[in-house]
Amino acid sequence: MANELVTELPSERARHILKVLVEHYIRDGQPVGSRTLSRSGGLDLSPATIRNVMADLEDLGFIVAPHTSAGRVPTAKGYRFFVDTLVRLQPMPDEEISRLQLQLKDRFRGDSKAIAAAASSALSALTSLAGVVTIPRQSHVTLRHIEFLPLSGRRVLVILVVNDEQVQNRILDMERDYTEEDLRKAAQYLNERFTGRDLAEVRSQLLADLDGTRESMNRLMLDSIASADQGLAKGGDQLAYVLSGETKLMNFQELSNVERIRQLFDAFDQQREILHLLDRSVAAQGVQIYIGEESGYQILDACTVVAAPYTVDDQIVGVLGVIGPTRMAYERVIPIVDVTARLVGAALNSGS
Amino acid sequence: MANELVTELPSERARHILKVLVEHYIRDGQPVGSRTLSRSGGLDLSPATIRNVMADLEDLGFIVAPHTSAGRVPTAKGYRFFVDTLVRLQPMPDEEISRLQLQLKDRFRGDSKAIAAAASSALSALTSLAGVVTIPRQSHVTLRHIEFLPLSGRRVLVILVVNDEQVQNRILDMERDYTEEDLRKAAQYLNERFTGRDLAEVRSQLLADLDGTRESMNRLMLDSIASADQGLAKGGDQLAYVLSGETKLMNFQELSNVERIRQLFDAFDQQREILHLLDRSVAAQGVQIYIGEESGYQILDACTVVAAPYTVDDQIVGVLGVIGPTRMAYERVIPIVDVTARLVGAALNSGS
DNA sequence: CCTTGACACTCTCGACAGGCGATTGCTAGC
DNA sequence: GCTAGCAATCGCCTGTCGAGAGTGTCAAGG
Repeated sequence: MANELVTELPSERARHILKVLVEHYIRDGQPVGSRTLSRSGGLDLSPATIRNVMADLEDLGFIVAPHTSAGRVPTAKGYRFFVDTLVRLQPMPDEEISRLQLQLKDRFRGDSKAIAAAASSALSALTSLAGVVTIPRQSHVTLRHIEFLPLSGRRVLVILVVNDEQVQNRILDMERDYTEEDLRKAAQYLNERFTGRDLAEVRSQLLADLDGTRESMNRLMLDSIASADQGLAKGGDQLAYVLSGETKLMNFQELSNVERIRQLFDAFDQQREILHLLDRSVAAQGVQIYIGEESGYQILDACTVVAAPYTVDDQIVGVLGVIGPTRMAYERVIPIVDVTARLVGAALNSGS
Repeated sequence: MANELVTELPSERARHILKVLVEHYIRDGQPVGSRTLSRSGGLDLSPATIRNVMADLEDLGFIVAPHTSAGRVPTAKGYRFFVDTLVRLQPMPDEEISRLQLQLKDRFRGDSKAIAAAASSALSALTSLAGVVTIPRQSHVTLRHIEFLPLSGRRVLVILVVNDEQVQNRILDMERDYTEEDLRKAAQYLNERFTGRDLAEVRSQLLADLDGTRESMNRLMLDSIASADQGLAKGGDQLAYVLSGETKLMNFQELSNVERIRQLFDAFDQQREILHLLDRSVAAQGVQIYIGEESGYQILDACTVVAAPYTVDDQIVGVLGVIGPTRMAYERVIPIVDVTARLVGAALNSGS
C-alpha cells in the first residue's frame, strides 16, 4: 500500500488476469480465487504471483473480496473496464439474425406497437434477461384520411388514419353544436386539401387560416389535428414501453432477495425511473451500458442495463435493450442488443 | 381417534372456536395455540378443553399443526367452512363505494378497456392484493359507421365505429383489386342500410344477399363485418385480462419464496390457467371463491381467488376479482369484489 | 359426562462452539 | 521479479444445548 504508487491503467498481465477473472465469474457466479486463475488463466503463473496482481486490482477498485477467504468478484468499475477494453464480442450467428429479422419484419406491417412487443420478447428470449422496448415516436405523421362523427352532447368522435394504415381516434368536447352536414364538410375539406401532408404542417396551415372565413369550423379542425398530433407524439394512451420476461430476473441468485425483486418490479410498473434511464440513451449513438450504480438509481444497483437507440430514416425514434444482473454475458448480450436495434429500425422503415 | 366417531358438522362450540382461530390467524399470520384462544376466544374455557376441541377439528380436516408445538393453522377446508358459514361480512363503507363509483363511471365514457383497467387497479388498491378484470365481451355490437381505405397491394383498411363511439380497425387481404370508387360505394351501401343494426344481424343479412347481383362486392363487405365481429367477440388483439398490483403479492411471507413467486408470475404472463379459472365463474351467479388447492391449479395452491361475474343488461360479459394468499381478509375482500362487479356493470351500461 | 389442572413429551429456534475448507497477506528464498 | 510456504482469517456446516411454546393424556372434581 505504502511503497508502490499504482498506475491508473493496469499492466498487460493484470488486464489479462482481470479479463479471465470476469469471464470466470460471469460463467459460474462464484467468487474466483488465485488458484483457479493460476490453473485456467492461460498464463503460467503461480497462485502467489496472481495474488499480488489481484491485490493491485483490488487497490484500483476493479475487484473486491466479499470476505477474507472468498476469492474476488468484479466491481461495477471492473465490469466497466471489462466491457470497454477487454471483452471480445461474440457476433450473433447469422441464422439467429435472420430468424429475428423474420420475427420482426413479417406479419406486422409496420404496426409499431406490435413490432415493439415482438422485439421485446425476442430480446428476452435471446438473452434470458428482461427485454424492454420503448414505443417508437412517430417521426413523420402524414395524414391519410379523417372523419368526424357526432356523438351525444356536443362531443365529436374524430377518426384519423395516418401513415397509410394507422388508425387513431379521439373524442372532442366542443363548445357549440355541429350538424352532421357541418362535420361532413369539414372532413371533406381536410381530406381534399391535406391528404399526404405532415400533421404538424397541417396544423400550422390551419392556424394560419384562422383569420379566414369559417372561424368555428376551423376551430373544430384545428382541435382535432392538434389533439391527434399531441397524442401521437407521446405514444398515445398506451404504455411508454413494452417489457418482457421480467420473471426471468428471478432466476438469478444475486437478485433472489424477495424485497429486492419487489422493488424492481414496482419500478417496472411505475416506469418513471426506467424511462429516464432509457431516455439518456437517446442522446448517444450505439449501444449504451449502465452497470450497477452507474445508472444512478438505487433500485438498479445490482443490475446492468444494455440499451441502444433505434432509428427510422436516420432519426432516433426509440430505445430498446435488456435489463439483467450486473453479472451477465456481455459478450453475447451487447451484439444482440445492437443487432436488434438495427432490425427494429429496418422493420419500422419497411412498414411505412 | 378410536373411541369417538366424529360427526361431519362440528358442534356450535367447535364452530365458534374455529371462527376465532381463523380470524386470529388471518390477522396475525401466526399459528394459534390453545392458550391464545382460551384468553381471547370469548368463551370461558381452559386451554386444555380447547385442545380437545382443536383435536376434533384437526380430525375433521379443518386445521393442521405445522409441527408438534406450533399451534394450529386453517386448511383450505377450514377456510371453506369459514367463508361458507362462519364469516360475518363487513360491508364496504358508503363513501368508499361512491369513490369507487366515481373512478369507474366518470372520465371513461364506456371505453370498456379503460374501465377494466381502472377496476383492476381499484381492486388492488382496496384489498392490497392483485386485482384482475377480464376485458368485457361485447354483448350488443351495433354498427355506427364503416369506412374502407385502399392500401398497397390488395389490402384494404377497414375502419368501423360500433356502439356509438368505439373505433375498430382491421386490415383485410383481398383476392382482387378494388377501385377507390368501389370501396366508397360499398361503404355507402353498408352505412345507409345497416347503421344502428347489430353486427351479427348485418352479417347474416349480407350472407342472405350473397346470391344477389354484386357478388364480389358482397364478399368484401362480408369479410369486413365478419372479421370485426369475430375480433370483438374475443376482446380484440389485446390481452384477455388486466392484472394490477401483482407485486403486492410479494409482501406476504407465505408467498415469499422466490421460486413460488416466479411460477406465479409466469402463470400470470401466460394467462391460460388464470383465464380458465375465471371462466368457471362465468357460469355461476355472484361471488365465487377458490381457496388453495380447490382451484385445481398447483401454482395457486397457496392462493385464493375471489371472483365475480359482471353484467350488462343482465348478460354476463366478464369476470373480475382478486388473487391473494389463502390467508386474506375475506370479510372485507368478498364485499369489495361483489360491489366492484356491480359498479363495473353499471359503468359499462351507462357508457353505451 | 364434561371440564380442568398437571405433567411429560415433542418440536422449533436461537446461540454457541468446533472443525473444515478456501483463500489471503506476508516473508524468505530462488 | 517470481515462487513456495506458512500462519491467519473468515464463512459455512454440524452438532449440541437450553429456552419456550404447545400438545396429548390422565386422573380428579363438579
